[in-house]
Amino acid sequence: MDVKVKKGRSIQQGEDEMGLRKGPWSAEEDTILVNHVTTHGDRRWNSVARCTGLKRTGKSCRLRWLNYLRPDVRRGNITLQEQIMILDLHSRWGNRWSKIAQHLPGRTDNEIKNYWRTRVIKQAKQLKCDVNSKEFKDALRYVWMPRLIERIHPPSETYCPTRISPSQLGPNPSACADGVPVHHQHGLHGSGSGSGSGTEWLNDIYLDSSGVELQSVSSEQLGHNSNNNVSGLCPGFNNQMFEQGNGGDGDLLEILWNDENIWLMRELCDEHEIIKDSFLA
DNA sequence: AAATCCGCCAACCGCAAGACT
DNA sequence: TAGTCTTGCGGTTGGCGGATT
Repeated sequence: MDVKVKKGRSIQQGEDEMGLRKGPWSAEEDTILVNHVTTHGDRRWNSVARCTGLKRTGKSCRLRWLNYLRPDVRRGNITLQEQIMILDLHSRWGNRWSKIAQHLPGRTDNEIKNYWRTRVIKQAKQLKCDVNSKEFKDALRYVWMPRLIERIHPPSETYCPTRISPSQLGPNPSACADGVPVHHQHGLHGSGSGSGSGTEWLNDIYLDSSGVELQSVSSEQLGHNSNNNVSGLCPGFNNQMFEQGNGGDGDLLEILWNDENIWLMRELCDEHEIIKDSFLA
């Protein structure tokens, strides 16, 4: 049996004034507990503690069994799919860890809680916003989850400009057939000196599998004003700016979304020049 | 090589609700 | 019905160990 005994609250290992042990479980204790639960079942934890002679509380026995010894406990890194599940379920239920854990076979509420605290709250700090704020929830929904989805499904199968409404794209959006994956790349169209000139626009170019351009969306169409910043948004789009601590190409991150659940992730440098645009399915 | 920092995660705690007597 | 016990949940702590300085 793979038993870790090095980690944990070893400073408290020993017995308290009641003769109860605290801190990490030893291999011997684990064996005793497993043997007992296997033959008598995982109920009446105080009686488990008494009958086994373990100098542990019933609570401690229960926790050790549920979080570590249970045969169906799944160990190892949280997968991308599991991360998406956690983010999605947390957006619905909040800190209902045990409820969330029920939808992730083999994962414990403790593990999910730890994941949330170490990864998600850290991310909120990097974005300089409260983990319960609307801004951060939007960032999770419109940035993080799509990024995870992207990592599972390559962009060529993910980006689909047919999800952009006709009113946002201008004429002939139907050039992309429903459900047909298209490739997405970025490029500069037009002319001018770039930053600040207001004459050069960064376009999103959609290509079908043969490389034929299907639809271009200029930054102007998406609401950029002549200073090439983001203050002039197109109607129907909300936006939210974030400062990126790290992890991205740009210093600023802008998320745009509309009521049709169409979103755009945009990375900008300090001068608000666009470094990268991504439509997210 | 030593010191410090920091992420990870096992395990503890307090509280609330349900079960039992 | 009231008191006690048990279970389950969410929040928090703090040591380990790898990374960085």
